[in-house]
Amino acid sequence: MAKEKKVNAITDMEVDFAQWFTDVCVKAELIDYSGVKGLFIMRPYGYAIWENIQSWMDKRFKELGHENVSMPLLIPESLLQKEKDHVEGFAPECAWVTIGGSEELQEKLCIRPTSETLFCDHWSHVVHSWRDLPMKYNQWCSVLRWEKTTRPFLRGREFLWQEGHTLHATAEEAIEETETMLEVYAELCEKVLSMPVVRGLKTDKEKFAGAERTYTVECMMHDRKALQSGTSHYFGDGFAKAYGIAFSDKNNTQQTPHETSWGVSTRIIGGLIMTHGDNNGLVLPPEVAPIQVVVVPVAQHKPGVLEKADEVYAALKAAGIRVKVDDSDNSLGWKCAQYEMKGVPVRLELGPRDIENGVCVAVRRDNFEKITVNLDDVVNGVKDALALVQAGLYEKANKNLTEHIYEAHSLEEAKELQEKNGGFIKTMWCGGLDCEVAMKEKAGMTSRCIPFKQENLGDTCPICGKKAEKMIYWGVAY
RNA sequence: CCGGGUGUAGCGCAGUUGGUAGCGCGCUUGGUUUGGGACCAAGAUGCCGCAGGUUCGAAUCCUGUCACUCGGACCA
Repeated sequence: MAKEKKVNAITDMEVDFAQWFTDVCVKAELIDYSGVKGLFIMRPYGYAIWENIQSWMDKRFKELGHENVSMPLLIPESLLQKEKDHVEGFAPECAWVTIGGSEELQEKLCIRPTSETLFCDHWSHVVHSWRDLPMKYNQWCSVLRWEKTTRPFLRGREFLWQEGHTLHATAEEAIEETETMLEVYAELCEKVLSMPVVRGLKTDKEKFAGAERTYTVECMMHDRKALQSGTSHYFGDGFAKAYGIAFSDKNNTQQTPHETSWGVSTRIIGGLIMTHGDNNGLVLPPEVAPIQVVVVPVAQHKPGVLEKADEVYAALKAAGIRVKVDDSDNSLGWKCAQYEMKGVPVRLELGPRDIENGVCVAVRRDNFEKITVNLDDVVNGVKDALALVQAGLYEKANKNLTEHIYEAHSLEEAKELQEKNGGFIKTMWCGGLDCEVAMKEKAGMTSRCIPFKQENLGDTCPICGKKAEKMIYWGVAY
């Protein structure tokens, strides 16, 4: 009974949020460290979460007409350098291959930090006519960026992601694609991951290297810091021109196509942990939980208990629910704690007394509420419980988001609000880089996004006093 | 990259003035248990992060390096 055992304990998030996060990652068996800094092993339980996210996105991408491809891992230096802003943005964090076998290479090869240049080069070969457009490609891969500070999921040197790349005849069509894919990401966050988002546009300072516009969905973590959870970029025709992509239109005149890219990485799992997790460990939304329901037999040595547990298992499995029975000889308490730590959304307790009464007890991971479920109708009872958890998590996260958006009318006020409460601070903004820099230097905040849902909080920029253009959200970001 | 902390069994840690390593938990086997982290018994497990150096002898002293971690800077 005494909690002497620190073995499986997780640091409370109020005590040390960063340590809590690391504890959850390790103790819930999501990751392990490898011998190379910033390169993490995703263990089966962690990878299964990614696979669930992946399969939802992959299906959605294909519904929208995208095709999967596989691009090379290495980018010749000369190819990377064709677009000036892009190379300037990425060069500081590139890793290079300089030796092949025992020979020094004539031209060094960059391990892809992102694949815009590869897609562009390829398209410059295969795109000739308006009939070839649009090109709607996606690839699932890992990329490498030589980050200085690394953390599981949130910032790895290598990370898994999908990168979508599309090419369109017109700017309008490309912009529409960019916005559509942003909405797909918002849907992923809100419907699948129960993570409410703020949709918006990045400022010029924060946009992707080489992009004309960067759209973002921003989430708020438990510690009220922001996490950019998905982005979508409109490139205009800059890359296409730099890489010599052109097509003949219907009038047989040469045109330059317009390009987009968009990506979501395993970082979003870090977001999932920091949005829903609690001091007992991970909390997973049912949509992506590798195990949605764990059946815990109570007094399992008594006749009929395990048999009943297996029956329930079979029924749930047949209904397409990801279910597991834990018939190990660990104690009940151990099992409860274990599956709480692993974030299983619903625990079904099934003991002799329950069986006698023709029921079992479903326990929600999000609020520990116990729901009595009839064994006759266990599938529907469990489905209801899962839906409640999925919705309950969204509500809780949405409360955290909406309650921590504050309005400020001066830089000092913004700074105070951030220091006191964290969260997003909304202000008007003149659109100037100087004001963004001032906010960073004086208040430690970066611009998160210019939300699509604009409000008028005043006429002037609270930082410089000039005429305000837009309302903007500020915050401390991961 | 700058600054602080840490590397000893799977995990958490102890290890004195330098003499070749210990505890708790976990793990394995057998048995008893099971409505919130059970108990008894018997076992197994060490490149003391890595590489040099000093020494008759290094977990211990010195140098370097790698990794983890916290803070800062930087960073879609």
